[in-house]
Amino acid sequence: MLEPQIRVMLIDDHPMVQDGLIACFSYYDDIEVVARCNDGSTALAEAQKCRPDVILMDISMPGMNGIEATEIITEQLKDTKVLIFSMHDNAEFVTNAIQAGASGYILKNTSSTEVYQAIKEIALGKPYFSSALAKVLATNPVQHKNERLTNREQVILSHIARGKSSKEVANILDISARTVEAHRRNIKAKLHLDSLAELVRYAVDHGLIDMDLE
Amino acid sequence: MLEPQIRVMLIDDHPMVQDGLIACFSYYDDIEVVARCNDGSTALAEAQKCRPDVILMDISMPGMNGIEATEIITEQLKDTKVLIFSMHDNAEFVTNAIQAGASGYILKNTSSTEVYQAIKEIALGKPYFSSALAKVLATNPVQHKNERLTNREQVILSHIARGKSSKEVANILDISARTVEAHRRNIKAKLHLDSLAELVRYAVDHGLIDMDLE
DNA sequence: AAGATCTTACGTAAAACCACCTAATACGAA
DNA sequence: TTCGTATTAGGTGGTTTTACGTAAGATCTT
Repeated sequence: MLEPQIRVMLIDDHPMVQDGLIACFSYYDDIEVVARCNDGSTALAEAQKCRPDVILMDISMPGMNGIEATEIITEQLKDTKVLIFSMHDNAEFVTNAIQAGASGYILKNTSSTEVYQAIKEIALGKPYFSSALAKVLATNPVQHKNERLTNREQVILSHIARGKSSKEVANILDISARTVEAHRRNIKAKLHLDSLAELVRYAVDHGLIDMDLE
Repeated sequence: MLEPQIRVMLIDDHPMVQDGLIACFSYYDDIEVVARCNDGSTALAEAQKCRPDVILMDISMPGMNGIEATEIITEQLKDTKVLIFSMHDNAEFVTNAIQAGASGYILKNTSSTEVYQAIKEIALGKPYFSSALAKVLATNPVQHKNERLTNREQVILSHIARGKSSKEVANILDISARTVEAHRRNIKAKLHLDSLAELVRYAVDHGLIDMDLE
């Protein structure tokens, strides 16, 4: 039969995952893998060349991550849809992906058939999200705009997550320790986190730490 | 040709990775995949039944992790070799894997052909380690024995990194809060870390917090 | 059997953090 | 201009962590 093929591009830093996807797609006539990439930055150039219909995009990759790459690609290539293919089921990751312009989000521990289904839906211009995400998004409601951290709060949090005490942060930033404590409180309130440990994990998960060397 | 087949078992919680491995192995006559598992605990029973020659084992999985599973399997099945297949290139992970009885350690971002090579070597009773690991192991010297955490310390640390206070951990484990504090001090001394934040980051980096559900 | 390590636990006092509260200044948006 | 938010800062008081100690029983190693 002569179905129009969906031209798919894979961006994932694990060759084995790519191989798995390709093996999965080989069963279907209507999907053609036109490009493979291992990181976000080379993916940009490659996507410009290939103009795929759908990009299967990993998030955590060396160099430019999948969210950033999605942001740029969806801006530049209006006809290319991005389907995030990640192992992270954070509500933040999903909302970030949506804001970056992704058309869908599936988890890596879903079955091959669901990946195929998702690509078909995405290619038709519909959104697609793993059913497993529904629960996460339901219990962990989408973060409101006013719940995002300000620049100052991010700076404070990055120091805290690096192990600095409130007093130390105060010295570094040349402000009062009480101010740092106030920021700390606001950050925890905004993020609905109780403990320092959760703050640190938030900082790690959201890239507030691995900035430079350290 | 009639080469003796290597009976391989896959343990990985990402179906797509498994599919990729199977697709990869389909090119080779001398490898047969006899079992697939998604987590450590069911893998134990399955390995008992199948008695595979080589087990390709992921580390981070829901429930029992790959290191623990390796420890038990290599103890029970003397003829079964375990090849760790992980995305973590920490020196600690590698040394832990070796101590748990693993015969090799390859990274998930290595090529299909290298996975095949590794399995062949392992099946012959030789060790195999990703060349990419050599650099890590060289620059990041192996941690001394007295600097590694005991089981109990790992449990304590995982709770702490999840945001529990010493008192809460004490209640959970049904021990005195003073004991938890003592462990906490010992952990920090062993790892040369000063702050709670650094403890949390250590826990995150070393997979003591199973990201999965929570 | 002897020694090392692990796990358990307590005392005390300083330091840090937390949870309430209030509030001034600045700056951009409605 | 008024309103909201960001950033700054202080008071008070309670909880938690930390840094010193010490030490007994269990378990593993040699």
